[in-house]
Amino acid sequence: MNISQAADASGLSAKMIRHYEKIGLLQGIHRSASGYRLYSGEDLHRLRFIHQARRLGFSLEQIRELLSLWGDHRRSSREVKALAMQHLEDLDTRIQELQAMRQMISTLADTCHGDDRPDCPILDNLAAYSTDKKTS
Amino acid sequence: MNISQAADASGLSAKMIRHYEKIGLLQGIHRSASGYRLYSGEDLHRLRFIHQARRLGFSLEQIRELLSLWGDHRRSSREVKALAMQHLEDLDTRIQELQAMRQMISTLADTCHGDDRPDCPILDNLAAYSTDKKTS
DNA sequence: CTGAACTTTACCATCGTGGTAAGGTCAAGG
DNA sequence: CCTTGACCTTACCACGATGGTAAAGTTCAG
Repeated sequence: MNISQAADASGLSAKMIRHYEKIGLLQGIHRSASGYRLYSGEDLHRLRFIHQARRLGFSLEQIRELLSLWGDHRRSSREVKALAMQHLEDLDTRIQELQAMRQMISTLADTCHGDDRPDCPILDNLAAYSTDKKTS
Repeated sequence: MNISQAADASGLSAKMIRHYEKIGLLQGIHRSASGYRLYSGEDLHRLRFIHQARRLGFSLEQIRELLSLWGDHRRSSREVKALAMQHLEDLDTRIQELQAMRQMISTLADTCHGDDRPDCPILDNLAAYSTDKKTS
């Protein structure tokens, strides 16, 4: 199976598959006599694993660990869960940061009438906060 | 005022202040005879505006527009609000993506006992999803 | 045999930020 | 006056994940 088929079948792009191999996420990919990469069912399974982990927001470094744990049948589920819990915390942090922004923008937008008049609490607030050290 | 003081007073790093100038976010920054950047109260105000806008998650391109609108006293508040609403939508999209990830990770982690035993639904699911085309 | 559709590698770009290196400047104190 | 340390300057390289492009080789069907 060539890289395009592997890409289609895994949901990843050929570009990224090559990249994952270069950074060592994928190893031992076979080549044809002319140098084309050839993907086995096993390889495809790993590609799909990577795709799914990316969809869940794991970083490539985390995926490297997940793949290693996946391949090690003697590892404890504790290790895997710890990795997942760390990612969960990271997600929560990012979500909270974004929600704080969202809240602020929303409040500001609510107070802006948004018509032809030039006065705008949104800009006023960006400028006002900028002179109030305690809030920055 | 030198760049370090401007950095301290604005909450930005000197590095970023230079960068913002290079990409044209800041213009007309004065220089001393020896080439040091000199910041006026006006400049500082703009720096703080930028800092606050960054804190609210606006991109540098959006900030470029916000600065332009801020400096144009004839612009309508509609324009500003439209920009804010666009950003609000972007935030909502990102929040929802992260929450979907969070939800999935959380569910998977809940079903993983996380002890010395090796079997782990988290990895099983990453691997299982990877063979289920309909969910990817 | 030709042409289209693949593949390969090697670069560059994005976005926002950090780091480093090599050099110039300034102010205080001996 | 000179040194020293703390500043400043520009010009690079790095991250993380992905996209793009270009130049060259390969495969396959007509």
